[in-house]
Amino acid sequence: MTITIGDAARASGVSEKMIRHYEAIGLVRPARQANGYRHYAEPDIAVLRFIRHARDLAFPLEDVRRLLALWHDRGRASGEVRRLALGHVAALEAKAQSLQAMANSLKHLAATCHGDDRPDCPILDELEGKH
Amino acid sequence: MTITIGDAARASGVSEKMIRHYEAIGLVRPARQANGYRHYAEPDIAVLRFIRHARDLAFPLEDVRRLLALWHDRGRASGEVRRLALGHVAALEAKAQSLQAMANSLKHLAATCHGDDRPDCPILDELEGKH
DNA sequence: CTTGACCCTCCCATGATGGGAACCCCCAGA
DNA sequence: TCTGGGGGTTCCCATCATGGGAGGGTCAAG
Repeated sequence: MTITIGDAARASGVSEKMIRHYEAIGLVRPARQANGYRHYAEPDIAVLRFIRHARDLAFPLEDVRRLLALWHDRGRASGEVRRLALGHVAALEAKAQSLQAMANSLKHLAATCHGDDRPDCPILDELEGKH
Repeated sequence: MTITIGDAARASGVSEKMIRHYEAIGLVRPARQANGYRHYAEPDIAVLRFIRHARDLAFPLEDVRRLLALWHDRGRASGEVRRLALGHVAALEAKAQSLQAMANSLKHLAATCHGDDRPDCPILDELEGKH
């Protein structure tokens, strides 16, 4: 009946390793049994699921910490949550656009490279710095 | 006259720290002077610039290693370079799309959150796992 | 009493980068 | 000649989130 870390991992979709890590940085505080084993009650599992969902959206753990605090705070202002989320959206989009821009540059370069057995290659020329 | 690591850093746009790191992993092999100082000849600077350009396109250092080998190989087939580049393009685009997808999910959630002083918040509801 | 499936804590590695300590080298100015 | 300063050198540590693995404790079923 006692929910140990393995059960919690299966129930939450968070690896045991990560569950221990989240505890080490203070995101979750499971009780301990007499033998030293961690024990997870329902609210602990809910916290782990919350963390997983937030991580699925790539919130950094420090953001997750704030989100958890807001979640636990019955009287929080949803505006704060929204600001945090939109800040993260901005970061995600900036990163996505940066990556896509690099992909596009490289695609254009690759398009001008015949890509056969011949050695001449505009991709290497560009990396070398020829313009 | 002797080009030391500081000069190489300024000439290549790569930090001293990174220049030493690239040497540690075998991407560049500067000569050493009698006093132990590294000495960079023109080809070394060119390698550093090449690395920087590749890193600007977010090629992982292991890819950079292969690109350098191909670059040094006068008889390489441009097809190999092209394959490597297109593989990286695919990785970049996958990552970019993944990030953009997360941003979109979160934007939609944020759009349904009034974001005022009231506590109810669909963002937290979603993270909690209510459906 | 052994076996096997758990659990525990620690240490190490990833990838690319930076910070900083402790120490060496060299040159110019007092 | 001493000193200061601006190089250089190596080595260790931190980041961020995650996983691997060693070495050892716990417990129930056979």
